[in-house]
Amino acid sequence: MLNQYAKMLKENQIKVTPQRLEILRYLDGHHTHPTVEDIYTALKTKNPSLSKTTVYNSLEILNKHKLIQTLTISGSESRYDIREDLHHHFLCETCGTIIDIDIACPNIKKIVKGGHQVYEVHGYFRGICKNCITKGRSKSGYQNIA
Amino acid sequence: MLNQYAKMLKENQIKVTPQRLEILRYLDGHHTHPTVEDIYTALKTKNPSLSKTTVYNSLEILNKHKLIQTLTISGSESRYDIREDLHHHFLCETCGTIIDIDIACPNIKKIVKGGHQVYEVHGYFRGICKNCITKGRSKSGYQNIA
DNA sequence: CTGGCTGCAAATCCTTTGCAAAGCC
DNA sequence: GGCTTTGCAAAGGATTTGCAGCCAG
Repeated sequence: MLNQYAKMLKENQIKVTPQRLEILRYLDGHHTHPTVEDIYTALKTKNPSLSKTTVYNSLEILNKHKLIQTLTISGSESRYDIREDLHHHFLCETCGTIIDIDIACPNIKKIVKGGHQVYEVHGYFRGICKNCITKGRSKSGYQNIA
Repeated sequence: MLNQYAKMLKENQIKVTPQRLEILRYLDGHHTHPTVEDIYTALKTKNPSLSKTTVYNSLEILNKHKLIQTLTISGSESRYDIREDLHHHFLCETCGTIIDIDIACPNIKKIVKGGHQVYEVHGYFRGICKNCITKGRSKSGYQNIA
């Protein structure tokens, strides 16, 4: 019997390889929007011969088939997220954490004017997360100077 | 009398320099989501001694003061947008153009659950723009294989 | 004078590419 | 066998850093 990850791959006509399975498993187990480095380092332990190129390749093909989502929210590194159900992202400007936001955006696609065909809607929010508010941390950067 | 760009800078306690003024003026005159390269090349003509470092520095400080918005929508280069009124962005997957989308998102901030404090809402849409639909161009990538 | 700004060059960091070896149908 | 994937090394490209000179207050 196929495990769920192999099934995901087969359904998308992506060849099943141990590396791809491990990456999917990792993303499914770590909803922390990891970077390539995070994934690479973590899986390198189990499989020392793993190459970063393979991580890039795998993420690219998974992304193209929309099994995962690529985030370029903050900083220079891309971050990745398995696509269970579509959701949005909140970046805390204080602690840098990216938090999943579940909001139904009914009919938002129809609201986009101009006759464009919308395939994907991604809401991107910035602010201060609950945790940092509680701890009384303030926002970094220049925003408070004014 | 101060020109509008000098005024914007002063109001944010950013020192007024010719380079910063030119960058603001450029962004205000070119709502095409230019890259650093675009800005640098354009302004280099007028001011041959301009350095790309200065463009980076200026954009960073303008961004921190929220006078401009940094977009990381597509590809590896950042793109920049002056903040007149807040709007959203649509990336055409066929021609790569980034199109401004004006949508009022009433109460969206309140919809974000979990007690986070939301400062910014940025909608990010992907699809095929009207122009490409008309011309019958199709989307690139693997998305159509499945 | 003093601190910040500029601009050149070098360094750094993320990502992509080239290619040979290995694996699978 | 032929085609895809892997993984190493090198290349590429965007951004950052170090630092000397410059400018404004």
